[in-house]
Amino acid sequence: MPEAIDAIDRRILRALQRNGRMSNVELANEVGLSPSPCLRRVRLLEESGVIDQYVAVLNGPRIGLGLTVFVRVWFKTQDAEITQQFAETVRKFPEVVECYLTTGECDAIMRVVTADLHAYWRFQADHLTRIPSVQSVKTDVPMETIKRSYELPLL
Amino acid sequence: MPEAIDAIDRRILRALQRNGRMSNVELANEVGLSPSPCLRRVRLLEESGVIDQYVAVLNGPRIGLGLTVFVRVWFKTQDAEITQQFAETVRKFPEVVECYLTTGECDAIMRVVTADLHAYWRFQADHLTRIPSVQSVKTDVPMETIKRSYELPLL
DNA sequence: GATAATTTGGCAGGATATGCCACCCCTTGC
DNA sequence: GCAAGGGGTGGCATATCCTGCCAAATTATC
Repeated sequence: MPEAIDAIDRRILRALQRNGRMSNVELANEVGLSPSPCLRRVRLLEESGVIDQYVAVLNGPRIGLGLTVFVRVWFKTQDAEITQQFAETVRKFPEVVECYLTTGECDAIMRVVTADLHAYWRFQADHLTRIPSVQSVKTDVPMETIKRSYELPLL
Repeated sequence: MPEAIDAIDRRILRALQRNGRMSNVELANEVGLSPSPCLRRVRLLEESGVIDQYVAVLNGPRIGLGLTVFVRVWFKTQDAEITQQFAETVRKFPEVVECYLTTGECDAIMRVVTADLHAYWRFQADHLTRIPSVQSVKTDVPMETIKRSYELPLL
């Protein structure tokens, strides 16, 4: 039921990943189609869930959110109930921009965005480590961005 | 030069983070402004760099890119030249969606997107560990997504 | 090679974006 | 307290764009 994605669809996706507010006529020119079928393809990609959403990407430092931290989390136990409770709590923290459960060395990974190290420290001390299921955490702090892309490696 | 961001700007940013393709009239209604001043504020936010770009967020699994892996990298040496070479190489890999230099336990963190574990393994064996500056890597594989947001914690 | 299904392109009506100008509000200076 | 100035807002006119419909073309199927 998910229609096959052909070369034109890939061109559309590539273009919209770079500029999600592109007008349909501009997009149609770029992919070599007239506006009508181009728009129809975009709508199909949206409705079929290939395109999840469109978002504006903000410049963190420009709005006082200069620090991103990657946090690895270890749980006290791995049973489902404790994990569920952790998930629900984490989802409510706006500072936690991403969070995944992992198997392997640690139990969860998350990305936290705050104003600065002090703000992060407060978040960790006041909220993160107070979640009952959390045993310990380790943080990795990016010092310099080498690459930050929102384009998936199509093809 | 960076104009202050007031409450209306924050409302605009919040809305555009959730739906970057919102029409200007819809956005104006949501923030309580008429279309004209609303559009001008959006343009200012774009030109001043508060809004970096607009992107379409794709559903990875739907296009055959079901695996995201977090990789921690250790360098052989930390001198600037080696690091620079690492950065330039990594920027060319489309699978590497994000990459940061860190200080602390490891030397770099990256997020890699591939079709599956096998594809990741090929990437690691054929490309990543062949970068001269790379001494070793450790991977954390998300098994379940608890949260994935594109909204920065404004305010 | 003919038919059917899918996709494309063009067109018309409606909605939206854009640029301009007058008005309002708030501040500044007297 | 009052007048002048500046920034922000709202409304309007034009141009552009989106949207749905139908015919034509392309592709697939038999």
